[in-house]
Amino acid sequence: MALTIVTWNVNSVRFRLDVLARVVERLRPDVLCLQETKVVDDLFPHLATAALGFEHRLAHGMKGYNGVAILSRRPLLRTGTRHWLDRADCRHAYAEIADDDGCPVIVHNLYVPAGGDDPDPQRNPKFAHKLRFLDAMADWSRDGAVASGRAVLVGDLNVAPLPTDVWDHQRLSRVVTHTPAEVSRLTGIMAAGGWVDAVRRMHPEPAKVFTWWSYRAADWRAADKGRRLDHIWVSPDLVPRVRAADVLLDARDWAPASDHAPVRVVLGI
DNA sequence: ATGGTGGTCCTACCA
Repeated sequence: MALTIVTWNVNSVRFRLDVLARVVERLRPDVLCLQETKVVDDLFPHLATAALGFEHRLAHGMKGYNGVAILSRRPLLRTGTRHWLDRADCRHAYAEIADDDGCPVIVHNLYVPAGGDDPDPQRNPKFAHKLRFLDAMADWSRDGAVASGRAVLVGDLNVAPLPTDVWDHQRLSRVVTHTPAEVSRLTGIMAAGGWVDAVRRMHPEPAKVFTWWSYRAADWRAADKGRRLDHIWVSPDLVPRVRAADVLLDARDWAPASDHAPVRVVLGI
């Protein structure tokens, strides 16, 4: 069977329901992981997303900020959420997705803190918190159970690790999302768990791959000052199962547009 | 060196 997994920073799920429907129509995800849903669980649009075919849903949100959700056509066998660094932020939900053979795939959906503008952890507590968050993710990932078996980690990780993940490696190396402190931590998380970057597996360097373009550009496509902040990683067992990966660039134009484009991976399991 | 846009919810805060 094929399992299609999509991750998208939706930037308010209630505000963008029509665009969400178009994304689903184009990408046909079995599992759709959202970040920045910006809604408490009681007000999550369960009816609207069920009508798109997602009978099984896990929402983990808060008022106005953050929030993640996992929407699935297949049953969610075991689900969970977790808070990081003793904060009430809603940045992590996970679920086991049922397959046809009794070998579920566990999907972790994460939203890493953006970290503010100043890349100095002494001056900027948001950046210090982001670095601590990434350190905590490495500790978590080092636990061998995390990336064992069939595991997928997706989300807005707010780090563009490779030189060709940004429009200008030199200039962005002093800009939050591409600083050496963040890049070394992200690669540390991957190494700690054995995670493999499924998108780069299919589109290796030096191809440029971006998933985010600022709202502030007059013409995002012409300027193309993008960054790859949204990721899909797989455990070693799933590496030979990665069939395809792509970014739905068109969605960056679908009004009202999110500043992030959806990312998709197709697994043959 | 600066300001540029967008979502949430009422005044700034966050991205």
